[in-house]
Amino acid sequence: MHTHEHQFDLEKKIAEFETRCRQKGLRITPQRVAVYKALVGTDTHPTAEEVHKMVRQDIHSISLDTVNRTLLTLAEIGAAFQVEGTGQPRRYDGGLENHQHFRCISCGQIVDFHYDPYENLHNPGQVLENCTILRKTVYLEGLCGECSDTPA
Amino acid sequence: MHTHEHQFDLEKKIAEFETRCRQKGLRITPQRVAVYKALVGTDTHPTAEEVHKMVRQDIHSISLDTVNRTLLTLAEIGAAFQVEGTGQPRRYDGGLENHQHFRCISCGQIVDFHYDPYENLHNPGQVLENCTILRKTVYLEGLCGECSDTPA
DNA sequence: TTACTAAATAGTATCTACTCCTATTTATGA
DNA sequence: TCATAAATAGGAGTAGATACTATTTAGTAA
Ligand SMILES: [Mn+2]
Ligand SMILES: [Mn+2]
Ligand SMILES: [Zn+2]
Ligand SMILES: [Zn+2]
Repeated sequence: MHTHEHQFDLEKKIAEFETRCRQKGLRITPQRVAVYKALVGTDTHPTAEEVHKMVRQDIHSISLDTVNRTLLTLAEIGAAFQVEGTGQPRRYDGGLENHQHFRCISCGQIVDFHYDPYENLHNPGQVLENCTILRKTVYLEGLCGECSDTPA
Repeated sequence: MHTHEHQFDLEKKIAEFETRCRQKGLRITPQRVAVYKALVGTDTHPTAEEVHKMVRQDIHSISLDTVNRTLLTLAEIGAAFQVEGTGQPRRYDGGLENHQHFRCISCGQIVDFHYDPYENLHNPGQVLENCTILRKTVYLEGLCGECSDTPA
């Protein structure tokens, strides 16, 4: 894929994001857009502090608190989500296409992957009868390539 | 199951735990045993502070730091584990039989369940070729019975 | 354009859940 | 019984998240 197509994708996503904000009655601020842009532009599952660092290149005065608040807001409106199972600090993901995560227990890196059988898992029956299931997550842990090669 | 059978189970588990400690070269201290006992005796997935509260009934002077350290140790030697996806504070689980977790996003409670298809998921193929997969987790989120009835 | 108002932000203070430090105690093996 | 390394208690320190408040600003309507 060429750069100008990437560019187009990004602009499309931002346009959709702004529409979503309007629908939810949220104002479109430069800070909000910049945080969103930083998050969708990476696949590293950054922390709030990492996002802060990125966004500061554009908006020099943005505060860490705003980044934290904004990331929570993105998760609330479904424009992003927190990555499961990483403890502190929280890591965020702006990739909304269906995928799963592998986390290296040695270096902590999170690898995206997609494995079809992990989508559309059946709901368990009786056991959780009264519960409304909103999300099913599969995640894997282990040693990444580099860390397998370099046993501690 | 009757009380004396429960009792027997617990004593058996503690004996196994002590054996495991010896194998790992860990000393068997009253604090360690008490923390383990408290954890295996509940299905509430308690926090360190909750465990601390429980254990204090037996060992009045035990410190929160010791509880935290001990819970980490239990996880390290495989006598317990941290519950995935709950953020802070961490929640611990002493139930080692295969099971999965449902977490209510409203009240935060964690419900144990077991659904056979969630065991023995296949490993994804090429995508994670270089990685050593040590653990596969399925976890569900949604609204528990009580919280479904009481929409905010 | 201008003016208004509620929402959002920056900067800082506070809080929570650990994690580290050190003197003291204790489990274990000789 | 004794020696010694491991573990603990209690408190200090830390990271990350959250709350607070004065100021700024996006959105709307005159
Ligand atoms: Mn991802
Ligand atoms: Mn459990
Ligand atoms: Zn690694
Ligand atoms: Zn609930």
